[in-house]
Amino acid sequence: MNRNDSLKLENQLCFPLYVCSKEIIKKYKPFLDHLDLTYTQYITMMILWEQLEINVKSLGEKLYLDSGTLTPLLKKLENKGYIVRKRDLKDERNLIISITKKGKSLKKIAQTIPLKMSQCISLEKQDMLQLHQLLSKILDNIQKN
Amino acid sequence: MNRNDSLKLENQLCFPLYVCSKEIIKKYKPFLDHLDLTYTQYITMMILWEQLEINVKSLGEKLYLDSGTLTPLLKKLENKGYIVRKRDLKDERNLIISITKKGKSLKKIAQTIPLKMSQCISLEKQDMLQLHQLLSKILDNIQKN
DNA sequence: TACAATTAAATTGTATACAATCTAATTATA
DNA sequence: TATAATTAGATTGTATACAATTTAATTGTA
Repeated sequence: MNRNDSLKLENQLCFPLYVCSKEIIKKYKPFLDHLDLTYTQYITMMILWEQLEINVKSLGEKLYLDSGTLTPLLKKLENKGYIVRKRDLKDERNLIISITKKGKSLKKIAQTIPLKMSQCISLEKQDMLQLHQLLSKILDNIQKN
Repeated sequence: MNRNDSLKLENQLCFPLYVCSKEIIKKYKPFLDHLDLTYTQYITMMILWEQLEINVKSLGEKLYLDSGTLTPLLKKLENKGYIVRKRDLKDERNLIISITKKGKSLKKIAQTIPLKMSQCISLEKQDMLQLHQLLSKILDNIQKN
């Protein structure tokens, strides 16, 4: 690459990542609207569909989000009746998030979403695998450097 | 993939994209702080370092952002003295953004950023190329489907 | 040429994100 | 054991994002 091209948008790595991420999240919207979930709320529910209960710290580690983002988001999910927030009696610093029956009931509809999204993205299986590998390589590297 | 695993976070494509994008943008911060720019302001300036002048609509098409995001962002860049906003006299609906001398002067420092970032991401040239290809393939596909 | 349709930005409202700080609970240690 | 240090969430402040609506300018057309 010509030295003078280093600042051109098309030569950046982050920009296409940023755009793809945003544009894919927009495509989720019509599906998630049926569940009354935003994308961030959806990935939160994905954790809870797996393990039913988790504290805010562990949730934040899994989602790469901090309490500044999660606190208001979890309050919204509680208002919708999808989760319950309660303090850990063993250590009152911890807030335990647990999924409700109503929250669990969303899972069945949610299970139809990944297929629809993968049709929308329509990448070959081989490309999918490659992309996953590249992204986890990047995530490893930036956490080291 | 087992049908029951379709909702597991690690099996999603969007989630690692979303996380990588966010985590890389965080890594930009210490470099961009020297320029008093956020990441979104930085990619806006990248356009202007190339072409000096552009209206909001074209800018939005290049950045995949709408006026709801750009209007306040551009006002901030104007307050910093990096750009000027003025109406197009030929068609008053258009707002023309032009870079100032102060805005241009940032480019020299900015040119040191891509190298530092690529060291931080530290991906082989071959992997970089592959990732670029995969991401533009995805972007093409989601804009069709 | 009036007026309907279109277009470009701006505005409004909602929902993230995240840095920095604060608060309360727990743990470590002098 | 009193207190310093640490930890987990909550809060505050700033900056995106984006859907939906509004406003003002321009264009198309009956």
